[in-house]
Formats: sequence, C-alpha cells, structure tokens
Amino acid sequence: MTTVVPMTASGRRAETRLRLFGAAVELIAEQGYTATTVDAIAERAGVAKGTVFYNFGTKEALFSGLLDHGVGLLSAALSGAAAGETALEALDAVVMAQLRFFEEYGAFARVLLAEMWRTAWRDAVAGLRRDALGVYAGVLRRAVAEGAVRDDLDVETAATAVFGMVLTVAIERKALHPDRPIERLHATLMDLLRGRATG
Amino acid sequence: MTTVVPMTASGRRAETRLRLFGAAVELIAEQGYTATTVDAIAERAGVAKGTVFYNFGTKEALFSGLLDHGVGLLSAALSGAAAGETALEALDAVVMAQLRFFEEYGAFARVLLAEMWRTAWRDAVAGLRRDALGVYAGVLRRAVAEGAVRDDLDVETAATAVFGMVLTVAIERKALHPDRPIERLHATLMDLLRGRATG
DNA sequence: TTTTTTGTACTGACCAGTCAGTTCATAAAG
DNA sequence: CTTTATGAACTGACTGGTCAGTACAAAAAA
Repeated sequence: MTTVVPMTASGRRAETRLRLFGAAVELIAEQGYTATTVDAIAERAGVAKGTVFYNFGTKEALFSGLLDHGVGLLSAALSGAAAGETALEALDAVVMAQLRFFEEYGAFARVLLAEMWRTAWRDAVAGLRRDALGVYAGVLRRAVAEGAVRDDLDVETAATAVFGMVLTVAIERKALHPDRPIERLHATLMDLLRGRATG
Repeated sequence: MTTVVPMTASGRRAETRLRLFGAAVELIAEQGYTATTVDAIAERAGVAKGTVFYNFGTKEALFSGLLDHGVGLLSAALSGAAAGETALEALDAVVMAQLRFFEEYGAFARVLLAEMWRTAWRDAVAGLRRDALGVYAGVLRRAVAEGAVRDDLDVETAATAVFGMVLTVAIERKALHPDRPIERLHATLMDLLRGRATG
C-alpha cells in the first residue's frame, strides 16, 4: 500500500490526518478528485466521516493539505539530492531522486498530473513550480557557471523539460516496462540529457 | 477560442458532435471530467441537453469519442511530420509538430494529462501510446539504424521521455513564459536532445 | 476536564439519464 | 406550385439517486 507520507508523526490527531492523506491520495489517483467521496476516504482510512470534517473542515481543505504535504516532500527530496561535486553529477542525483520519489509515491504523481490545472489549489501548484522546478533550474544555472553548458541555454524551459520528462517516464514505467529497474531508466534519461545518445 | 477540431464536417449531426467535442474539451480542461456537467457542455455548445444523449448515449461515450478524435488528430500530425532526410531531422520535425499541435489544442493537452490514468478510457489511451509514442520510437529506431545513435539505446523509454518532455513544455508555456515563441522552446528542446547543451 | 473520535441520521443541492413532444429538411402526392 | 407525410434531429421538464456537509449524543483518549 502506497501512502504519500512517512508515518512518523506523533500525536493522535497528526496520525489521523496522515491516514486521511494516504487514503485520499490512493482514491483520487484511481478516480479523480470529484469522483472520490468523503465517505470513501473515511472508510479507507478506517475513520468516521465526522472525523474528516473535524480535522479539515471541508473536502477541499483536505485535498489542499494533501497537495502541500506531497509537494513539500518532493521538494525536500529533490533539493536534498542537489549537492554534488559538479553540476552534472548533481543533475544525475536529482533525476534519480525524482525517479525514486515517484516510484514510492506513484499515486501522488498521478494526482498531481490530474489535478494541477484546477484553480482551486493554485497556491500548492505554484509552490511545486517554485521549489521543484527551482531545484532543476539551480543545477542548470550552476552548470552554466561551471562552463559545462552553453551560456545561452534557456534554463527555465530546460528545467521544465527535464522535470516533465522524468515525471512522464516515472509514471509510464508500470504501464510500459514494469520490470525494468529504475536504474535503467535513469541511465537512458541521462544519456539523452548528456548528449550521449549520439555516438 | 480553442477547439479540438477543425470544423470541417458537413451534415447537421456531424456538426453537432464536433461542437459538443469543442465545448467538452474546454470545460474538462478547466474543471476535470467529473466536475463538468452535461448541462454545462450542452449550454456551451448551444444545444439542448437531450441532444447530447441523442448523439452519444452517455457522458462517458461523449468523452471517449472526444479522446479518440483528439488522439487521431495528434497521431496524424506527428506521423505526417516524421519524414525527413535524416532521422535527426525527422526528430526535429516531430518535436515541432507536437509543440504546434498542443499550441493549437492546449485544452486537449490538459485533458489528456489529467484523464489519461482512468481505466474507463483505457482503449483511447492505448491508441495514444501505440500511435504517438510509436512515431517517436520509429524515428529513434531509424536513428539507431543510421548509426546516429548508440545501438543500445532503450528506444521505448526514450520515446516516452521525449514525448513527455515536449508535452510538459507545451502545456507549461502559458504559465511560465507566455510570450516566448515556440521556435525558442523547440531550439532549447533540440539542444537538450542532441547534446548541444554541453559546450 | 478537555480534546478527539465515533456512529448514525438528516438535509438540500446537484446531476446523469429519460421521455413525450417539437422542429425541420426532404420528398412524394395531388 | 402546394399540400401532406416521414423520419432524423432536437428539446427541456422531470425523476431517482448521490453526495458534501451538519447535528449531536455518547465514548475514548490525553
């Protein structure tokens, strides 16, 4: 069972909230936000319906909280990996971190893709763009500074491209090649990114 | 106003169906499938609710038809561009075709991303994978055959990666750099893909 | 004692799908 | 040319069910 969260919180209330996040992300990944009922979330979390409203007030607040939480974890995972001797090593590590993150939290990846475009949670999505894309942009800028990359590279577009590329591959892995290890995917992506596909 | 369809059909019925596709894709891009009501689709299409059911039977059938239609257009656009002297020129042209397609049908791109994962329309999505990813895979295989690309390249993963990269950039363009011309995005993507980012 | 959770019952809004009836283009009959 | 007939396409009020959110008394935890 995949959850969006490491179940490390202490305190009864915090634990309840995390279980609700876990139940919600699974159901929303399967059915979408609107089709997922509060009753179903409560049932899968093993909690009474009233508890959902006691903790979050509205269905929308539950979902916003879930997004914030997941985006926070993703940003932390990426920026934690962004260290490295050279910028290209850092890029390597960040791509791997993103692949691993979505390997573990695949349901969150699908929820993100499916629900990103709704204005209701613009803020959480803005945070994603700022933090996650920011990590890639930072690494690429570092690469420019190191002279490893041509200095007229459009860093923001490139960051978006790399993020989207890794996200797509991570999500499609199970549909396309379920038993291919992510190290293999990582190698293919890095081949593409470092221009090693050629020759 | 963006529609998914070139309005070329003749005949009253065919025209009605196309207008419903156009209305549906806009609304679903804004709100998601479940949150989009048949009433709203009918109203935006300038048609009575009963007409939707007369033409499609169910809301789901309308959406499946829309997906099939859009995927067909996309596949045609990509495979139409896949000619070219060398494989790398063909890749260049296919990337550009995909950017242009989603520039024109941006709402369809968001619908595709958001709804791809639902089992209800597995078939239309399978068609997308077969046709659109197939075009990229074909070009990459040609590149391998021409010796332009190392022969142990994982062609299917690479095809997925490139498709996802272009899709993401196309969709994010308006949020991120609305006035950057798509030729610029195309150049950045090709820089990444041909290893020209380095040096 | 206070906070949190439970379980059940309820409400009001909303929505997919239905159906009896209307419109209209075309064509055959007068 | 005019009338009548036909059927495909369209209409919109209505129905039956669903669901977010409320209410609250009682229990369990802290």
